[in-house]
Amino acid sequence: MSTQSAPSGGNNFLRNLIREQIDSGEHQGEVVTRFPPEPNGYLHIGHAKSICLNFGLAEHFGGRCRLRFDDTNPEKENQEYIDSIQSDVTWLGFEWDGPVRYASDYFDDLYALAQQLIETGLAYVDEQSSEQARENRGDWNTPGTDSPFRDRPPAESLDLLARMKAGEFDEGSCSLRAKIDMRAGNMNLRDPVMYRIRKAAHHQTGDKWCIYPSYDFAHGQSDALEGVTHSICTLEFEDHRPLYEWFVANLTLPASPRQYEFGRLNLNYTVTSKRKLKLLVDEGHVDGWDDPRMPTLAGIRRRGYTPAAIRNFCDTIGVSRSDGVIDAGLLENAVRDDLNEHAPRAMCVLDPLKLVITNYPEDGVEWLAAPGHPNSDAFESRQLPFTRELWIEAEDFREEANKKYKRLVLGKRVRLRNAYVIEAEDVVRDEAGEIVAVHCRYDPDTLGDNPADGIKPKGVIHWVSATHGRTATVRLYDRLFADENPGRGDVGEMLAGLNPASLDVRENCPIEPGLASARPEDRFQFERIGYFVADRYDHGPNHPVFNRTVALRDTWGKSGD
RNA sequence: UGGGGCGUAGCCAAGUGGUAAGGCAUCGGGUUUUGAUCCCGUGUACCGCAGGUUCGAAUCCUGCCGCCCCAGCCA
Repeated sequence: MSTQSAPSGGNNFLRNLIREQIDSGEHQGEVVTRFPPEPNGYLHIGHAKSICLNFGLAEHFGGRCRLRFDDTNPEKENQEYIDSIQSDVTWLGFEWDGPVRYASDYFDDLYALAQQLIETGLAYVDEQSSEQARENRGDWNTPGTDSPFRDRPPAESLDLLARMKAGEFDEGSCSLRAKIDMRAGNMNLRDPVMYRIRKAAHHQTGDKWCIYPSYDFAHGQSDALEGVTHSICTLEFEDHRPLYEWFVANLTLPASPRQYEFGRLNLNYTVTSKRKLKLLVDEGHVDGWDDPRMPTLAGIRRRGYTPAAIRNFCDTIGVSRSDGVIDAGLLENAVRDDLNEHAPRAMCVLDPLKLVITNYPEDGVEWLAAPGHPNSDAFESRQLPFTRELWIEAEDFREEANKKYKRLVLGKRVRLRNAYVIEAEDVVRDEAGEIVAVHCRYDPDTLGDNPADGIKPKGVIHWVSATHGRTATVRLYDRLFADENPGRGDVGEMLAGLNPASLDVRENCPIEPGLASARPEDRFQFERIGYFVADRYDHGPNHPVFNRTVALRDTWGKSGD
């Protein structure tokens, strides 16, 4: 794992605002934030932005950031998600303050707060069905109408709530609602539901409850009970803020947290909707939540991305209240930057073509030293076996080519990376006329030197010994979606946008021998190809498996040849 | 047609009355045993539009346009 820490980053509206608050003594200068995922899916790259923001703000101002599961909907949540979320946050390099928390830790407190609100005449048990309630809520152009149960005596609501809790009523038969304003322009204020009946076991509280608090009632109060000062969420919760504030104002609470919103991350060529990601998994379009093509943190990790790259990425894109779409290339750039600096170099051939050095002894072997990194001597150098027969990349040879082609051409010279200069002299074909080998001669005086005639070969190609190399399975991943905006429409549109070439598995790719001893999650740059990671699960010494994280930047490929 | 937001170069994004940061992308050039990296250079941004206030406005006011979110007993 990279040890590079994310840069401190630039300013954003939240940093400025908190700075001002600290100057004016608000919250006694304290900054307490929280990352509040619902454990109903795996974390994705969008969550990384929120994580970096919440933990980053706390870190920047010497505050604290907690991890709190927003677990108020047991039917969609489970332990697997809880485990994965904790592991992802930890992997990103953040440490939450104190124990892992759950909104369900406060179910007793929340229940008492609900009773308090009933007693002050600000909440009531509504016996309308959800359908009736929906009809009476009205719409944007029609004010809602009060529930017939709206003005029932507190004692009656108190009793009914107790019986809801005791399991006396069916799901959907009644709910506890805050008494605010059925004619409010903001729909969230039209007597929002605080408790609904769900006869489902909860992953944390088991069968203790059959009524569960809604997000709006649970979230802000959990913040208050925990002493959170800055409750940061995404823009779509903006019109929940008046409700958030209404609860804080009308309840007796130990603190007055405030909500702030920022624009969620949108990345092109991908989807960041938990529902859609879950569908990709459930329908088998990918091999699980941690498929290296998934934008989940687990997937991105398996793809070979580093925590530092993700943190740098989040830092680069900034935080604001406008909703934009970030180019996926920026994320790719972030890993390239990190891996270029931290990944040792190695050689691997994806599409092997035999190269025979006719003037090299039949069983000759030389172990050539090659640097681990071209721009840093902090990397251990490696030994490469050089032999008469080598594998080179099929696309690195042409019988003839124009001047722009800088690789091996018949009658021309090229440098073998970390080794000698060779000149191609002949080609061997099979019955079908396909080239099966290239014959060449090498210049023994060119190890670390230019040819005696002073003419430097224009190109350099990579290679692996055909007799001493090992082989590996190499998985070439590309973007999961070919469609730039696969999340725009319905599920059908999303599936239509899948990239059919998102995975290209190459078996038996020659690799330099040292690569076989890589450990899972070791990262490398396969020179001239891209960055690769030994698969976290499938890689082993007897069966090396590498995943392509991202290809090298290729300015030549763009302009063609 | 209700409520809430957002609009600064191709993409992000600073900037809150004094005359437009930065990053990425792009396009040039240099170095290079990775067509990588690295280095240097490269942008006339009608600051959404139209008015107004002011000596002076991206920043204040008015009107308009465009885009996003909200009618779950989901979060």
